[in-house]
Amino acid sequence: MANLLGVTTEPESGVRTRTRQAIVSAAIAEWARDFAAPLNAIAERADVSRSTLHRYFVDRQSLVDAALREAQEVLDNQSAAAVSGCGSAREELESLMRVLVDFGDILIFLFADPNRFAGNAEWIEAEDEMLPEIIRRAQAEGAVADDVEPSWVVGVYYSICYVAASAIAADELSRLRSADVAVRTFFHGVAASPTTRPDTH
Amino acid sequence: MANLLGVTTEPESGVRTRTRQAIVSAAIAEWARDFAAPLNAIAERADVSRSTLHRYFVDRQSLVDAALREAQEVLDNQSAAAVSGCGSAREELESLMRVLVDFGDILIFLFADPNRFAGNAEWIEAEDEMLPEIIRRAQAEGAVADDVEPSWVVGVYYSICYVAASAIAADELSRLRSADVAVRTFFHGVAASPTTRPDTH
DNA sequence: TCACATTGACACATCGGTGTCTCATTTTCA
DNA sequence: TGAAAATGAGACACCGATGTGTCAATGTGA
Repeated sequence: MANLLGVTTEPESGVRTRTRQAIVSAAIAEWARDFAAPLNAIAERADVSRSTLHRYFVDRQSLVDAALREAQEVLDNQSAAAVSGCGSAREELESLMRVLVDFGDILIFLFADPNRFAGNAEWIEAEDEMLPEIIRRAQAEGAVADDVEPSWVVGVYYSICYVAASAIAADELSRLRSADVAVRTFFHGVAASPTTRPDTH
Repeated sequence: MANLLGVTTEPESGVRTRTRQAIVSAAIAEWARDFAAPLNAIAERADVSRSTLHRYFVDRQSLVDAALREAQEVLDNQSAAAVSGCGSAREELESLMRVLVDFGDILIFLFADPNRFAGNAEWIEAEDEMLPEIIRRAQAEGAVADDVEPSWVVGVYYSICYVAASAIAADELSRLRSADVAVRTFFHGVAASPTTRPDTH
């Protein structure tokens, strides 16, 4: 792990990297269900002993930080990819929502409890920066009502993603159907359409 | 507390009743914020010692049960009152939503975590019975789209109430504004209205 | 094959929350 | 005012989760 100069390197593969990744993934999945889950449960899910877990993460907090960083990175990358190549803010909102619904575990882990990561240095408001910006553009485009507070729109946006992810996790709706109905509900609510809406382009 | 026959009575007022009520209310409020909050925090919020709390509730579970029962009872009563006297399912949904938003603490306590009370004997699906029934009628009326799964509508309904209650708790929106925008969003989403909607009766 | 890295299985101390108990003090009410 | 009820303060044992350490077994790569 350290060369002759004592500089630690970061190999992309290798035993340690794989083990570490397994633990972080297990933490996200387990804590998405129940943030109070003990390290025991995470070690079990990652198929390692609690000893090994403690070798990689000295204490619970450092694993929380790592999981938070990982979850944000995955979501950031996926979000950026989803948004790129869209022709309008309306399209960006839809594309982004489909990604968020698809990564439900991470979404739930990150946003289930608003003050779960309050005061955590790792916490980045990257998405909370990007989303309001898209929404403002969508309002300028006329795709989103401009007489509604952006903070409200953000809340509803995440909330609907959350419900959709939960519906998938509970096997109530398929992934595709869940994403479709989520997008529809976000823009048009649950009211019956007075006419066939042709604006789904 | 017990008459000559040894039959325990349930006084509407009295020291014990007041103390008990204070503890249960504190539990709902505290656990709405964080369900892992220790009994310590509840006792403090209720302005009693932990000794007293344990005199009223032998263990944590019995306090959880009492809080759950109380929360459901309040919400049931308020919901029934809200729904009565409505002319249509559409009105019932709106009236009920305004109540739920207004009792945000209780709503959050009850529905923040889907499996918080899983397996609890006290848990009643009273609301989960009433709401789908109203929604089915709303679909029959044409006020809610009938090509959307009722389970999805229920999820979105609670979710939007939850966001509205959170917005109030975070001082982002006023109680009135929050309820208004919640109702609007539930039925029509966040898209700009193509025409002025006259269907708010 | 051999040296080293990695791991699992324990043992152990620690810590915070829980539940029980006692006793002195305060409050309530007849 | 006086007895009973209610409370607060604290001591105590208990338990599960956490964090540290050791040691033997297994895996890995030169």
